[in-house]
Parts: sequence; structure tokens; C-alpha cells
Amino acid sequence: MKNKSREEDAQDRILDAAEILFAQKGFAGVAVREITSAARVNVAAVNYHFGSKKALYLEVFRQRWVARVKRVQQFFLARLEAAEKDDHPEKVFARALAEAILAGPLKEEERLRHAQLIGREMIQPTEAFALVMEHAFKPMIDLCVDYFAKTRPQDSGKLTLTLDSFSLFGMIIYFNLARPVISHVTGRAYDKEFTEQIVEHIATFAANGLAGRRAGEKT
Amino acid sequence: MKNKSREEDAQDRILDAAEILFAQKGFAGVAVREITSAARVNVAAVNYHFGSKKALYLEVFRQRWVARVKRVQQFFLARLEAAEKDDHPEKVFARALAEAILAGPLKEEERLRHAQLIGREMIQPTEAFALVMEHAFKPMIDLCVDYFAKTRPQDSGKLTLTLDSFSLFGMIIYFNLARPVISHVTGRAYDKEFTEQIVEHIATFAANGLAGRRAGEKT
DNA sequence: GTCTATAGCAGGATAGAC
DNA sequence: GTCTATCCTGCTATAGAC
Repeated sequence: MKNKSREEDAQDRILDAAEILFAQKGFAGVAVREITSAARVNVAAVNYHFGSKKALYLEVFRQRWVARVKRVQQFFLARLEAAEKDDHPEKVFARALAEAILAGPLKEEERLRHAQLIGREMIQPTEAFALVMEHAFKPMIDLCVDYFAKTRPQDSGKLTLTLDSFSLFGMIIYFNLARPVISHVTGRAYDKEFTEQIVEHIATFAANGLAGRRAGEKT
Repeated sequence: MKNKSREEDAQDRILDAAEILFAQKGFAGVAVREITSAARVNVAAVNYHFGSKKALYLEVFRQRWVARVKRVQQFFLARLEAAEKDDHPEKVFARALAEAILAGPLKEEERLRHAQLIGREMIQPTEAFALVMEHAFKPMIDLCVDYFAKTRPQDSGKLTLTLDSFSLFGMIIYFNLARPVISHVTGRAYDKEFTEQIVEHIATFAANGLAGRRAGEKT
């Protein structure tokens, strides 16, 4: 058992170091030697445990990224359950989602790494993109579409519901990813207070944006 | 004059090739040899004309990216002038901005490169980020804030106006950058028809989202 | 100004000792 | 399983011929 557990430790340390470095610098910007020295393992360890640098990159998504996005989704569902009483249902939904992503269960550095990794895949999809689509984007968009379909008196059409969902996600992801821009312009750091203001802002904006659909506008 | 113009041609070809490759693969993912062979110049030409690979990257932003974003901004302003009559002013504004960015003066590949370059800088800011802030983001956000301030009956507070502006930008930039995700989920390519639907969707969603502010909600 | 040739170093991957 | 030593290919940058 000692050998086994030591092996897992080494693998875990490599995955941790790799995730941080890939997020910060991108796949091409990181040397295997950087990863192994940050993980305090030998240069050969990456190839021994994972086969290649590329396979390690995919493993980061499989073993780290997907696990994390599931924690965020569970946080979101719990918030949705807990809150669904008085407010407009679409506002509750938007607030829960914004809160889960911007102020949810992830630690600050975790959130940053998570966003950077997925941002890179959005700009330049690799094999990891399919993983992310399947386990993160697609189920969340489906859930969002189903929810909005139920909150509306009349039928809206699948495309409208999907575009509505993307509008909400787009706002949230942008506020998460464009932190340097937003901090620079507003002069405010993403501390607890500012994050709460942003969450509430998104909830209100999205609720009104979505409510417009119910008034019967097309597209 | 012959020497001079041949030199400029070489520099232009290098800048063109560099922009395409940096956009596709990122700074670290591109070799100078790739750029020089795509530009049909000698390997030494990059260092001769620009000093270093890094300096070439910055020059791509200075000479190509900034020029392009100014074309987009002018297109936007022209649309805003031309349309400002009957509709709600905030809807006109949102539609003009979405149209300029998603369906504006840029050719399709240009738009993609433009978005990829800036996306990379958002995730991992380099020295080019300051350039982009100064010449693109900051002036557009300021313009947006000033416009919204004028369209509202009561004062809204600078922070609210800024967050409103970012919400609109966030939606548009997300719809521009997340094309792979959106195409995958909707099953639709970004052709003319779909792009027009998205523009109209953003205009409606944002107009309603912004209108909510005028009803007097805080944050 | 343009090119070839090469310096000088860093990259990923692997063979083989332990 | 782990490590060292090393292969070989790639890189950026530059010196020097033309």
C-alpha cells in the first residue's frame, strides 16, 4: 500500500502543478520540466505516469476540471432549491447561477484557474473541448432551457430559449473572465462586496431581459 | 523607392502572417520560422525588421489590431447616427453595437482573428493589454456609460451605468467568442441569417435588461 | 537589405541503471 | 517506481557573406 499511495501522491502533485501552469501560460507556454519541478518529481515522471505532455493536459480536464464544474453545478442546484419562493423565478435562477459561478464553492485561485482553462479552450478548442461540452456546457444549457420553458406562459421556441440561456451565461462568464478589464475600468478589486454587487446586478439585468420575452417579442 | 516599397511589403507580409498565426496558436505556440515561411521571407527577417518575436507580437496589436477596432467603432457610430429615430434609444444602441461587432465591417476571418487575439489577452494579459485597454475598451465603455446616463430619467450612479455597459459588452463578446459552443448546441453555423437573429436577440434582451434600471431598481 | 549558416540553448521523450 | 544521462529535434537570435 505504501508504494501505491506514494504513486498517487506523485500523480496528484503533477496534476495540481500542471493545472496551475497550463491555466497561467497555456499548453504551449509550459515546459514539462516546469511542471515536474513544481510537483517535486523527476523529469521523467510525466511521461511515465501519463504517457506524454498532451495526455497530461487532457487528464487535467478529466480529473480536475470536470470534478470542479460538478461542484459548482451542485452549489447552484442547492441555491435554486433554497431560494425558490417569493421572487420572480427567472431572477432566482439567474442569481443562483451567477452566485455559483462568481462566488460559489471554489476558492479564489481555483475559480481563476478554472476560468482560464476553459477560456483557452473556447478560443482554441482542443480535444479537451469535447469533454467540456459534454460535461459542463451542454447539461447546463439544457437545464436552463427547460427551466425558462416552464416559467413562461406561452411557448417561446427552442432557439429563443437557447439564446436567452446563452445571454445569461455570456454575462456571467464575461464578468468572471474579464476581471482585469472590469477592475481596471471600475477601479475596484473583486472582493466580496463587489462580487455581491455584480451578482445582484446580473440577476436584475437578466430577469428584466428575460421578462421581455414573456411580453411576446419574437427572435 | 523600389527598395523602400519592397521593404514595406515584407514587413506587411510578416505582420499579416504573424497576426493569423498568433491568433490561432498564441504567442508561445508559434515559431518564428512558421511566420517567416508563411510570409515568404527569410528566417532572419523578423529580427531584422522588428528586433524580436515579442516586439513583432506587440507590433501586430499596434499596427493591425488597433486599426481594426477603430473601423468597428466607426461603423458603430455610423449605425447609431443612422438609426436613432423611432425605437427605444437603448435598444438602438445595443443593436448598433451588436451589429458592429458581430456583423460589422470586418470580414469573417478578420473577426475571428480579432476576437482570438483579444481573448488571449483577456485570459493572460501581456504588454499588449495596456494598448487594448486604452484604445478599445476604455473609450467604448465611457461612450456607453455617457449614453446610458443620458437616456435615463433619474441619476443611476456611475457604478450601475458601468455594470450595465459591461453586461451589454459581455453578451456581445460572448456571442462572438463562444461560436464553437453556440454552434455546437444550436446546431447552426454563424451564417448571415443566424447572426442577424443573434443581433436582434441581444438588442431586445439588453433593452429590457437596461429598461429595468429605469424603473428605479438599485445596484 | 537579404540571405545562409550556425551558435547556443531549451524543448519532449526515452534508455537503462538502480 | 524512480532517477540520471542523453538523444534529437526544435527554438530564437545573430554573425558575416553577398
